[in-house]
Amino acid sequence: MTNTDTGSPTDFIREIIDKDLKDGKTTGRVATRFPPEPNGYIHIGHAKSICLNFGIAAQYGGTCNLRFDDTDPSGESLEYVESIIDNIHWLGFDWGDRRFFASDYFDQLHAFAVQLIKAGKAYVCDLNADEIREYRGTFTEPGQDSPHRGRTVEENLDLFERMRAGEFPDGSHVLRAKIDMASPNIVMRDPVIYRIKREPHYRTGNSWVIYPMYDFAHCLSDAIERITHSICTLEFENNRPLYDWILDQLLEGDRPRQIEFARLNLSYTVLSKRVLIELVTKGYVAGWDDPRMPTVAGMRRRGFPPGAIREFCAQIGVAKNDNLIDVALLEHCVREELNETAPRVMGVLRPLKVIIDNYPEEQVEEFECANHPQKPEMGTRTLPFSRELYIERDDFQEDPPGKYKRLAPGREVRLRNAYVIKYESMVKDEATGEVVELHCTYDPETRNAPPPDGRKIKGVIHWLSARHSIPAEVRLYDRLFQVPNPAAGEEDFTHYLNPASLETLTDCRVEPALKEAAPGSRYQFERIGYFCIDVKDSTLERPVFSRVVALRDAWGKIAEKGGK
RNA sequence: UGGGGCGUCGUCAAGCGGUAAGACACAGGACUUUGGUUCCUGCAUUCGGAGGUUCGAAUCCUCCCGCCCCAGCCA
Repeated sequence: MTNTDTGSPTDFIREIIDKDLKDGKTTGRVATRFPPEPNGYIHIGHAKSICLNFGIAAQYGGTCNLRFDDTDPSGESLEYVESIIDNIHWLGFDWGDRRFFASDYFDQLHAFAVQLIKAGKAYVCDLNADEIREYRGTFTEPGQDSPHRGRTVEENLDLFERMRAGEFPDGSHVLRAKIDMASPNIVMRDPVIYRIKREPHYRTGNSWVIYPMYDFAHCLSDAIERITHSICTLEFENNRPLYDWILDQLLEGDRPRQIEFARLNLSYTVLSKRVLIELVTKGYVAGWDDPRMPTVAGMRRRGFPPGAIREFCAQIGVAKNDNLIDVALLEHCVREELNETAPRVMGVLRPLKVIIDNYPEEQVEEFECANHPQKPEMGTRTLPFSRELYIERDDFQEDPPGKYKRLAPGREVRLRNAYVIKYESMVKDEATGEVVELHCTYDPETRNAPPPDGRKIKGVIHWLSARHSIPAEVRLYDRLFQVPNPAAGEEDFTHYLNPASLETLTDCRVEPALKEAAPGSRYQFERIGYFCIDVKDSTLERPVFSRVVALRDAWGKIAEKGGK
């Protein structure tokens, strides 16, 4: 079902919002936020959340803030902040001037903590981390009250102030919410809300030695920004009672409501931040924007159009079921957009020289080729044709299997946009037995026309004039992991790394016009796939292409079945 | 194990008491100067299981089974 006003899908989250609006719960506003922690690059899983949060805001004429949840200085940095901003913009979303940092709220958050202490709802605890764990109990046994739970408000105020002033070493004291050590929900067993951490913060430097915990900072940041609907992933469901509890103690009136949805899982893809960081820092990939990475930066460099990612996020829907989306759907969305927008060009990955014996030595003809077979408005270009050509190596088979339509001994094939040629002979390398050159003849009457005698030519292959084509490098990117959604936690993820995730071809040839093409441009190499000119490594002399995604290939399936 | 969630086609996902949408994938076929695109066709007599309520149940009730999350001074 779709909402015809906006074209946006409806889902259980929108049902909740509709009901809130109807009940007058949010003063008629809808305000969401996307709250990344700047400790890594965002990936396709974040894209789902981004599309959801910004999409809902847009659909309801509301707002979506970008807020950096930077309450733990370790691992956070400005580089990550900048990359996140850049990548969300690239995805096509904008937050106007509503870019916030939880670290900008440190003063307010501190004041809220003091308020909580004054209300007798928080206390300073001297237990160390191990002791706190022991006192917390287990799933089946209730926890024990901390010996410091009964401190007076004055005592707590004093101690908390001294925590802030840096009188105590890291780990020696924490501020805890006084809730219920016997709660069946472990999150509610007097959760830590402030800890001492002497680590410079990338924004606040050394001005703080105490930092609020997520549970304390997040709900209050939402409230400060007057968020109406705080959408997060399922693992925070247990934290919702705490989210509400904190706001209940400190605020009156309208409050943000937390709604949880299932995070994205993608087959053959690891979205664990821990693993992604490791891939980068240990050099398994070239960086966060390595085209094999599931990061937005990686997909961008690979050549995925932002619209395809948005479309993917729309297609997968939003629900609470654990899911494992087939990457084929992502690839489908990429192909769908690129099929519409990518100009067709000739590109030969593994060149095989073909000599047209009956074509005059010095002659050059120009063929006008459509840039898109179904879209004349995309125009045409001219392509030079001469006696010596390159074709794709596997467009010729010495001993072709059944159903093979392309060139083989005794056969004819059409050169796309040009002539029909006929096999005459082959030249082999004496040492290796490899075919190194083909001799063919062309039929002059077939220039952009069917053979006058009515014979049917089934095979159509692409080609390049040897002397006019330019060299190029092509990188065939494949899946980084070879097992569907490997459990990234326990085992070493390197067990799942696909050694063939990158194949670099250095002897490729492409059309001369591609020399002037802009980095980032995407093309379809006919019969092969979609390719993008690499933004980083291309030079004027030698463009580098990354394969965005292969074309659907029926021949692959036929061949697999034995071809008959 | 206590608590919190979730179970509808291979994968997602609609459905909200009136007789199982759609997408991807897959399988056929048509067309094709890309084995691409496009176009047709097929693909859950059944909704984790068993009972019950009802004229009627994926939708309501009961019990059972399975999967995920929580015992960081991470988010």
